[in-house]
Amino acid sequence: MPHADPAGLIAARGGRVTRTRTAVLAVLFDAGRPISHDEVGEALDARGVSHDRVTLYRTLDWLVGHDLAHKVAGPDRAWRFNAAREGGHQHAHFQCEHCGKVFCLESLQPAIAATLPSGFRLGRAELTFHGLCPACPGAAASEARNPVAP
Amino acid sequence: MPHADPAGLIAARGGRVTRTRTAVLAVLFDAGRPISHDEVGEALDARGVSHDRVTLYRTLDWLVGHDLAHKVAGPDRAWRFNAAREGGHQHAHFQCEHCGKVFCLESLQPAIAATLPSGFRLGRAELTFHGLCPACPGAAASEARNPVAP
DNA sequence: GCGTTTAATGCAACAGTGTAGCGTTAGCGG
DNA sequence: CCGCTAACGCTACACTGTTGCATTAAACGC
Ligand SMILES: [Mn+2]
Ligand SMILES: [Mn+2]
Ligand SMILES: [Zn+2]
Ligand SMILES: [Zn+2]
Repeated sequence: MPHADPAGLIAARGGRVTRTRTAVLAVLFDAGRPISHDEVGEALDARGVSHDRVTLYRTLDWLVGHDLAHKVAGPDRAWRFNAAREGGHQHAHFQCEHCGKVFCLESLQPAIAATLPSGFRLGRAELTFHGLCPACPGAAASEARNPVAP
Repeated sequence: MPHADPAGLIAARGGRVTRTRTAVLAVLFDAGRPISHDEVGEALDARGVSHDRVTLYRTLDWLVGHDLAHKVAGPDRAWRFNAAREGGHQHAHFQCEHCGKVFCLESLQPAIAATLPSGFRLGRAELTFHGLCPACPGAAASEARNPVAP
């Protein structure tokens, strides 16, 4: 989504259009995949934008709270943030065991058939694949398809 | 699994049978669900066993590394540890959004049909349900069944 | 443009989780 | 019982994220 308008989106949610906020959202749009707080900071450096740690955390939280971004857990217990797409956040994710990158599998439409034990009330399901991403080397090349046991 | 023999299992893996190690494994067996490092520490207190933080971390790692326990991510980016059952660790998990407890859904046999995009090599799939556990109160009572969109 | 309001920022201090080094203790094999 | 060394316990540290509070600056009405 290269031509999104960060400032406009932020203003539309009633937030103040600040340099950090627009820059962070622009970074998320450009990243194309969920990136960590730290990666956002580096991208801000490259754009010559200040990046106080706390402000950055708060900015990312604000974006998530206003549906402009979503966050997904990474393999190293650090959140990854991604610019929100239309239609919520209904897709699986992939975590690379080698480089730690996280990818949204938006094209993937997995079918999960399951019935929870009695008493458990379902909010949402989260499906995460672990393995090696296209950019990483590695021996086991199981590009296997269904079915997959969790 | 109330009658497992921690000491025997530890010895069988070639590890030294220490007080901490056997106590930790016994705690995991008794817990019945994946518990955090901190919860293990509390349980050790109740049994009058020392629980140096670092030793506890290393003990848990050792148990995981020798297939006597497995760890699963919690909602608060702290690992939860569970005594390992036979047949690896092929099941989904449930995270309660209210109390933070994690449950293994061993009885659940979800079928996931999916084909990863080209270049991604699959290691394993991880299916996690989020919602409210039987012990927690809450409004939304969707004990819904399949299909579920992640 | 110029004040006023207050959302957002920047800084310091802190909490929680997990790791690295290293000297000491104790499990186990002889 | 002895000796070897795995495991322990302690200190110090890294990383992720939060809280409090004084300061700055975005928005708005004039
Ligand atoms: Mn996503
Ligand atoms: Mn499990
Ligand atoms: Zn990779
Ligand atoms: Zn609960």
